[in-house]
Amino acid sequence: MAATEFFCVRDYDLAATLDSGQVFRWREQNGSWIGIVGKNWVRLTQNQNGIRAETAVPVKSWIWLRDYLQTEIDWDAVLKTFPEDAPMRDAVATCRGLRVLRQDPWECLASFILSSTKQIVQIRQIIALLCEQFGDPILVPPNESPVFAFPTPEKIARATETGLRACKMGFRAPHLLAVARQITEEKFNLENLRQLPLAEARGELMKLRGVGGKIADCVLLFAYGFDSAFPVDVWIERALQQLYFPRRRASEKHLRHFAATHFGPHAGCAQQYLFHYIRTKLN
DNA sequence: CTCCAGGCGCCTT
DNA sequence: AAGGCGCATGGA
Repeated sequence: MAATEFFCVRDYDLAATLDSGQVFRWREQNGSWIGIVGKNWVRLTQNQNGIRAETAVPVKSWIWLRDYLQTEIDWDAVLKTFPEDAPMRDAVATCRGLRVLRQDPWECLASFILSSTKQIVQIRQIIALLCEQFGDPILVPPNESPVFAFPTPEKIARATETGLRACKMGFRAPHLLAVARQITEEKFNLENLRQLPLAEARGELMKLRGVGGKIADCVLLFAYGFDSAFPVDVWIERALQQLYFPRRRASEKHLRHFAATHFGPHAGCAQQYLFHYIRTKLN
């Protein structure tokens, strides 16, 4: 193995985090998790004291992985900001250690453009096909399965809609293609969003074809670290309705306002707990 | 078979 | 502003 590192961290449930629908490329193998972060093949293994990381090639610095895993965050302090109501308490008690990762904006944006009205298993499938078809091969350790980088915007921009549809993404193909071309032609800059306030960054993302409020919120939360961004999908809408407004029917607009005022400065993290809770534990 | 999925865009009221 | 509908594809 070319390089290993150990991240000492508490309150971290690696399995729940990598399997919670914020990322789509990790697979579990013999108690470890194999995935791709940037251009690196990575194997992660959790024990009592933290997370061991292995790469296929030597690495000079581990900042990229520390940033991705967000191991430096005082997670207990984040949990303390959640509202103390019954649904939130149950969700935290059940999923304690669930974290929010810090992803690459392009991969996150493209992934969630492909996510609309798809089940998570299918999103994984589409992205796997996309990476096989258009991603550069990545060096892996001996005897490990081949893997591919997430395709760059340039690579997608040069594809055809037919080629993308071959990855089973259906009507999402023209959306992904249009966005990749806008980025490649420098008509849209993902890096510029970092310095904008949340509302403005959200507005910018929503100018993109195939990107509405929900997908924008996912990208803001999972890639840019806007912790108050609160994606409302069908699961969360149902959860909020059942858990917080069981008597009366609340409109989507009302639910969004409730979410923005009720869950605090790390509302997006709270959202991830509710999402994982209802999706895995209440069914 | 039907229903629905980490939605969005566009068209009606 | 709010609600309805079509869209590709494939689990359940």
